[in-house]
Amino acid sequence: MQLTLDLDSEVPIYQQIRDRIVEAIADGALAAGAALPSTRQLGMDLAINFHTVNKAYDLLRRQGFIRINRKSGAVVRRDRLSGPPEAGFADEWQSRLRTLLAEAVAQGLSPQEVQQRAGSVLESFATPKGSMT
Amino acid sequence: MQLTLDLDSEVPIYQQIRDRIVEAIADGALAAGAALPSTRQLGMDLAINFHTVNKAYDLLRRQGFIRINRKSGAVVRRDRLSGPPEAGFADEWQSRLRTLLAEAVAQGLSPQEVQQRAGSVLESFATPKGSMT
DNA sequence: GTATCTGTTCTATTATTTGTATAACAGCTA
DNA sequence: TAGCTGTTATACAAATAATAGAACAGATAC
Repeated sequence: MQLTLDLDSEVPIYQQIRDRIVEAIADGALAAGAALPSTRQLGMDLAINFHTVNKAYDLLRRQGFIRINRKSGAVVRRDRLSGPPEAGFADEWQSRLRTLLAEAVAQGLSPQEVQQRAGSVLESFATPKGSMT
Repeated sequence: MQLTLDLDSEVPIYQQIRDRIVEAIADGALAAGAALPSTRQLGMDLAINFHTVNKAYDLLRRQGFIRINRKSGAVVRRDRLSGPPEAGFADEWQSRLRTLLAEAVAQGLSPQEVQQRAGSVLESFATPKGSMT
């Protein structure tokens, strides 16, 4: 679970943890069913408070990325990468996509380069990564 | 300057203003050189404090989207949509793009659909909109 | 000139968020 | 039994978000 975060970033730590784990899921580094470290363990590894990790996990759970049981701990949901997304997700997501793409276009990136970069990222998700069972 | 914001959103008001204006620039609704309303005027229209609008404008200025003079007020930069983006922008932007695309893929959207939605958004930017001179 | 609008800056207050900290309880497991 | 775990509760300091009032200076309109 090599997970790097930037303590000087304006992005909250719990948000960074969430983002890195979501990327690891899309990546294939965290396969469906894979177990996440315990909040106390990950807090130790990252040298941060375990409540901050707990907040990130709770966010991932509320957004449907993981399941948390008292037994098995935090586990990547099995019915995610296969089935369709939650209702209403796609629309809300696309509006955020619109904002992000607008930023690049308004900064002078050509639509062609934007599309190419998006394709490059998606390609990096498609190529399977080493999973951590 | 029809600009809708959601006061119940978790996204700060000043950030929403920034986002909507960036989208209007990418959109073509705000052409290069176009003048933005004064902070007091926009604050009146949106029924919010003008300091909040000022914060949004200051953010747009620091990110290079607009120029602010005491004479002409806030104006969309002319040397943006033509020239290349600021140094180091593309890399930082792509890492944010990676996070956003990962979210969609991890939620179950196929890479094909993601790419199609990105294309759809970029297409909406390409088709010229009515500008507000 | 006077009045008005503007950007800019300063201070202040309230509410919320962020991160840390300590403690406790209950369930599982070696 | 002992240890690890998820979970919940409370507390605190720091930063952020939004509002508010006031003041100054430059530009514009009458």
